[in-house]
Amino acid sequence: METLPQTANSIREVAALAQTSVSTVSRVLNQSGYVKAEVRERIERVIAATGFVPSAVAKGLQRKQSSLVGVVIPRIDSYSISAMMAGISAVLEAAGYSLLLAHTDNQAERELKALQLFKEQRVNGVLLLAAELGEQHRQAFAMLQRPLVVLGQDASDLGLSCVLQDECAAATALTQALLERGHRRIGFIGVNARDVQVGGERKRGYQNALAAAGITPDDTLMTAGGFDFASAAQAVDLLMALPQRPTALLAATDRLAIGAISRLTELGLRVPQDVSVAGMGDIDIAAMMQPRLSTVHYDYQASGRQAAQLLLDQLQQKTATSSKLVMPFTIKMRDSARQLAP
Amino acid sequence: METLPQTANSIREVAALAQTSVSTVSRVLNQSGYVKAEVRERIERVIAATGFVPSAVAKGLQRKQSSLVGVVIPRIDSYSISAMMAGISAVLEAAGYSLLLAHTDNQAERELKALQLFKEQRVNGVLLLAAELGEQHRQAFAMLQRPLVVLGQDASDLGLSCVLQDECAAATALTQALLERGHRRIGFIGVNARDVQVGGERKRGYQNALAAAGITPDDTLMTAGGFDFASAAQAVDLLMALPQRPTALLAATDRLAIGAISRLTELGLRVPQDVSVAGMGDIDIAAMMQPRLSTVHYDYQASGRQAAQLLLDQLQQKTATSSKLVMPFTIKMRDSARQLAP
DNA sequence: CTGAAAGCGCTTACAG
DNA sequence: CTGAAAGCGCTTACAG
Repeated sequence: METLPQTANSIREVAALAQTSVSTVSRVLNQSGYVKAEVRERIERVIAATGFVPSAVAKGLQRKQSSLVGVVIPRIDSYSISAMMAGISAVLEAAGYSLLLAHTDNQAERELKALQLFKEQRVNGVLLLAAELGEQHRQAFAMLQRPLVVLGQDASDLGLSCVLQDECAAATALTQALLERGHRRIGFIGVNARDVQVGGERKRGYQNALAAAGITPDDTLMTAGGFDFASAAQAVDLLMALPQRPTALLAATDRLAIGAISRLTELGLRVPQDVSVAGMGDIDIAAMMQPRLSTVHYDYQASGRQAAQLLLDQLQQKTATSSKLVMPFTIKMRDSARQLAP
Repeated sequence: METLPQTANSIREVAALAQTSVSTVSRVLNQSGYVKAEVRERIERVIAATGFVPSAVAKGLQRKQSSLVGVVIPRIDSYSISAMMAGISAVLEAAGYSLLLAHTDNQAERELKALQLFKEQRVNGVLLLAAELGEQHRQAFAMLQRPLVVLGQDASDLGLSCVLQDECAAATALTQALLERGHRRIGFIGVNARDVQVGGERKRGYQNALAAAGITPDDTLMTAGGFDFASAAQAVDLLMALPQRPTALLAATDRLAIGAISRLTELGLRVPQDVSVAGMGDIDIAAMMQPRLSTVHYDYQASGRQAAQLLLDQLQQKTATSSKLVMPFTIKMRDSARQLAP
């Protein structure tokens, strides 16, 4: 006849209930070493009855293995970032890691604090989805002393593994597609270049395409602002007030393109009849909008998976060298950009 | 003359370097108790020189306080969920908690595993963004033994705190707005009712409005499917093939509404001239689309903040009773729904 | 096959 | 104001 215990909060209590030692309980919990079937059963019965769940905290302290990966994101409510997160979590959770999430709201200061927190929590590795990379980051990385993979920015010069999009080439290809459709005056709605990839590289790609086509660059045709709809509207107002209006607009992101189309519509201009518009990123509704948005497609989820895999490789010591992975892209010309009449 | 130590991995090493005891180092680290200024300075110098970061793992083991909150989400790449996450993380991080994230991809099985993992990690509380709540959940909640707040579903009958939208009233109000514009045959593009809030309540609200207007319900006018664009297209095909076509379509989500508009356009039908369309949720680009989408606005970020606050209250024992918070909504009639000619 | 013991890196009474 | 000691809940050689 057995008494039914309500709960057990430690391996020691389980051992007492099962009339054995903590070592043996630990063995059945970890399936390591041999345990007589009879004893094993007794222990398992106690665990089932008490609903005992071993402490990963104590285990981590001993093994110096937290099974935690820290992920730093500038903001969560962004299409590209949540898509990357989906890829990251799929790979990491499948590998037995849990995600510690830090949201920095684009403040470098909070980014550094997050890294500190991660170190306190003794995470095994860190994934940084970065919008900008500065000198402060270099210092923070040095003190981290853990495998780190950067997603979205080029960190190879810091000796770090990173995964990024082929921004410059993509922007070039997209601009060329516009040029092929007869557009010569193409406005560029960009973002601040402190974000090297989105702000810098996308603009560089646009400029390269123009240069290759023998078009002299016109600075009045290029704006730089934020990622919000208001910035897009402002850019449109600026570009459309130009004495020589652009016939096409290339926005650095799909959101900016959507904001631009909205503003153009308010101004009484039709897309694509009066102005062609293209974005970058191919957010899920880009193909569903009216007009369907021309853009460049990135596989953000795959990028997240790759970054997570790179981190796993480092965690499992499979690789010592840091690698830079540049993801491919696909141009999607849809209805928002049209062929200009000759 | 001092030697410069490279690194310190424990309070004990710091103590040795500063020629004092671990207790004293612990005191300066936690700013608890008095420490002679001279000794404090010595310790602080060692910490700065070694870049020592105390282990939250060891601290947590002792204090039985992990400063971790587990967040379970069905999927990350959804507008409403990432908006809620933004609110959650703002409140929780400000309160000194870190977020442990588990992504379940809508699989109940993974949801339960996540809860188990959270318990292993000894999280202080859990936030569950739920799409469905079943019998398995009830059991998992029982074994959790920690404060838990449910976001997005009604869990008050389980004795749990929850935050949800006023789905039924919102759907009623939106349907009424359509009725006021002269629409009598309104198609409903719904989702599976296992999701009580989005699948059940939104449909119930729609039906209530019709009943109040004295319109006999027509089952052929109501579809139920997934959240994806394909489901929306299918629903449109079905509804537009009806002998008596609806003049307006109410979709349970903005995404479905966008998918519906896309399909209607493919079929050569104009929105809103031929068919009016409304969605629910007011995703960020709803007001930017062409036509601007009529919908109901929820403050998802505020919902996340509220849920986090409710959890904090429980963590700080401020409240013992569980509460059910129903968030307000705003109807946004824009261009995608028009007044029917009399 | 099993148990006693040391130790992971902290905190916290308790003496002094 | 400071230090020795016990203990948080595990794991892991080491004996037996």
